[in-house]
Amino acid sequence: MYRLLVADDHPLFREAMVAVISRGLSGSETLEAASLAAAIGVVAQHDDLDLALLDLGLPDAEGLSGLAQLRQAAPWLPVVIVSAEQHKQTILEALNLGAVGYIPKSTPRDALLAALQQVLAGQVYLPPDIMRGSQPGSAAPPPTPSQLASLTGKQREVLAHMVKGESNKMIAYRLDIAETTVKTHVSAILRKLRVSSRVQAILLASERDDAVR
Amino acid sequence: MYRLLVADDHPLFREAMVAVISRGLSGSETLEAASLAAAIGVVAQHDDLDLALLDLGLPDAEGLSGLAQLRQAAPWLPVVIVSAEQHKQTILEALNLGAVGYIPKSTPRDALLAALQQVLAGQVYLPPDIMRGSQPGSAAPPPTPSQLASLTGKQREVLAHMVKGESNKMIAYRLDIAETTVKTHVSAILRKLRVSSRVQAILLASERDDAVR
DNA sequence: AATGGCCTCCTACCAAGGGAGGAGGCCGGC
DNA sequence: GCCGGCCTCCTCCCTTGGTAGGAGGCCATT
Repeated sequence: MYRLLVADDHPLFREAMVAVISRGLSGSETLEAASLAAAIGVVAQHDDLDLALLDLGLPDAEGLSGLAQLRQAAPWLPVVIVSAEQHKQTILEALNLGAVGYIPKSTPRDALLAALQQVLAGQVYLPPDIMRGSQPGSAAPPPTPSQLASLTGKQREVLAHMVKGESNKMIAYRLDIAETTVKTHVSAILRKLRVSSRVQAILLASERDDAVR
Repeated sequence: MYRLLVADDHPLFREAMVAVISRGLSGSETLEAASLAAAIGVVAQHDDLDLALLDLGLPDAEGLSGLAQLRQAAPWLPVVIVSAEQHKQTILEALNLGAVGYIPKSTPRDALLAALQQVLAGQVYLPPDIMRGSQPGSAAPPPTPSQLASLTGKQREVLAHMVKGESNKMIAYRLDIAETTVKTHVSAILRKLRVSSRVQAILLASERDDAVR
């Protein structure tokens, strides 16, 4: 009926998930991947998948960057995040990155099944608690507190120029360093901020540019 | 010797300019145009022109859009901007649009002549003060009041996704159109917003995203 | 003295962004 | 009807962005 991909590094959890699916969505086929790289490999060869279940915390994908990479590799593939984490901010960012749902690992089996059916039907599934809380923007727990703090001095400096809309070449000129060096810094920034493009880094940074100024 | 086009809506100024040219560049021929439309008509029929002097503030051309149109109509034709304005930002944008020089109307006759000879020789002429001022980025005037309003529906839609940090590919997926179409829209957006990169467009739009939401 | 972090720079390579130009379909105003 | 704006899509081409990996210099801690 459906073709699903389960990407999780815990074999046990994968098994459980597959069991739930095979029992609840009879006739469905499941593929498995123990790493992000494997998952990307799978989706590259199977363009007929209906849904991917992606665990946050894969060894080769730090958090949401895995989602970004997977979505990049296969924009046509709906992805549901399956995670132990439940921070509101993480969930919102996942949606922002194109996830069609977010399923906490603590979800009971029947609710999990319902959630899967919901996203397979084209809906978005979110844990009930996140939907009832206050507005996404308001009174949110310090969303991205520490990632900016982990940047080194030069990296912060480069980021400040990025936020002004400057190209790598311009930044190099302004800071009087080589463009390749700027690229090095930019790559480091993207990695630390766990995003996959300059634009996302800029948006993240300018949301709370307090840290940059 | 040279064939020049003087596009300015003030007859008096045109005359003065023509006088300077005929005296300083003996043997040169000058054509005149009192509007952008006329200028475009002239260049369409004279493909042997060496240079166009374009006034900003022509009645049928709002500022730099006149330059854009003229350059579009005749990309082979070098254009020097002649303007009363001297805002640094305007000058930079003019160069960005392909102008080969920028001559303030306040320029004394001999300097003006020197400037013309300079651009006819293939050089770029800029008012001396601009070259020495502080960084281009600083103290920029709030340039964009209503450009967002000039965007079409789909363009606004695409921009809204850009602002969320999505790539062209993702936007194409979301809007269910081809990536090339997205690129077309993005190009149009950049042109209308008078910026030269996606990041700048995003920053501009999200400054006052009131227009996008 | 050695280690490790940071900054610098490089090559090489691949993906994404953006411009130019052309083309067809749709729709609304003249 | 025709024309112009908008949306769609394409090809070709170049620039920019980003990753990978290696390398040398500086400096503080150990």
